[in-house]
Amino acid sequence: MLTIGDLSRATGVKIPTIRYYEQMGLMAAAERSGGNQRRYESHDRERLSFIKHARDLGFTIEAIRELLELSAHPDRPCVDADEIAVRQLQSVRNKIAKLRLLEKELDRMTSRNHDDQVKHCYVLRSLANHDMCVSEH
Amino acid sequence: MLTIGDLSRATGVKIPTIRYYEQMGLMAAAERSGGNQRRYESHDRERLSFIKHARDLGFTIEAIRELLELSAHPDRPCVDADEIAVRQLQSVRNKIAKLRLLEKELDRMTSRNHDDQVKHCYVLRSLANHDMCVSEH
DNA sequence: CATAATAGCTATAGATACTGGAGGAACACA
DNA sequence: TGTGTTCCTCCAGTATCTATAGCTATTATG
Ligand SMILES: [Zn+2]
Ligand SMILES: [Zn+2]
Ligand SMILES: [Zn+2]
Ligand SMILES: [Zn+2]
Repeated sequence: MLTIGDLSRATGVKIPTIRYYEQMGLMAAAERSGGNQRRYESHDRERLSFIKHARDLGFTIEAIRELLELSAHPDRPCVDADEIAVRQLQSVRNKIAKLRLLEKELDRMTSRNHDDQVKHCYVLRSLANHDMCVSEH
Repeated sequence: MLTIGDLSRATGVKIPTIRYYEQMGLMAAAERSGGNQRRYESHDRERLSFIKHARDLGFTIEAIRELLELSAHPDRPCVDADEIAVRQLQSVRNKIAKLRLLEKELDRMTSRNHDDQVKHCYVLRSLANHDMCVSEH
């Protein structure tokens, strides 16, 4: 039997976050002690570790809900789970592509000499004028 | 004189967002028509374009507030503005680095044959077990 | 001028995924 | 029994919008 604090230390998920996951239905409502405190078992720890790992990889709560639901049916085909992961990979690649464009512009803006006054500042002039940018973003 | 709709079309910023920026103090409270509708001038359009451009580049509202404040003093040195931009560049590079790690793991997870059942699914097994990952994240 | 269509107003709530605090109760240990 | 740590619920706040409801103003047409 684990307290919520034990579970938190075991998984690295903060206590309010565990309660939040319960509220969101990702974790089942825990059993309670006589004094109304949550008590967990090892399968709860495994489930929460799964959730944390997926969150660390950027899956949304909704995606995780689906992945957990799928995990409950070991004999079904896993195409749905694979598709969710592929979508997540695409979303990550999209974000990287967008951030690369931003990096390029910010690098350009900041790579000039800046021993200057506000009225001549290349950073501020670039922000005021998107035409100075080399890409869409 | 521009209505809020004109300003929205001219800058690509949605109407509720313009009102939100006013509430946040990024845009000055607009003058009003007899019937209490907001009326803008071209300097408002320039200011809002600046805000939009900076938001598109990922600057926070707080950073933009500082940049706008700096812009109001043309004769001061611009080191503060440059520093804000450099910090933003670093933040973007940080995000890219983290996303690359996620991309690597997600690519590994999804690059197997998946003609399979849930109980053998490499995606689900990987999510259940961080030891299968090749990096921290 | 009357009416209709379009556009604007405020106030409030929702999305996303948590995080923190107040005020009080329970638990573990000596 | 006392003490210190942990836990409880409820509520508010973070960041940046976005959307709805219910109402009013402006503009265009006949
Ligand atoms: Zn500068
Ligand atoms: Zn630009
Ligand atoms: Zn699979
Ligand atoms: Zn991992």
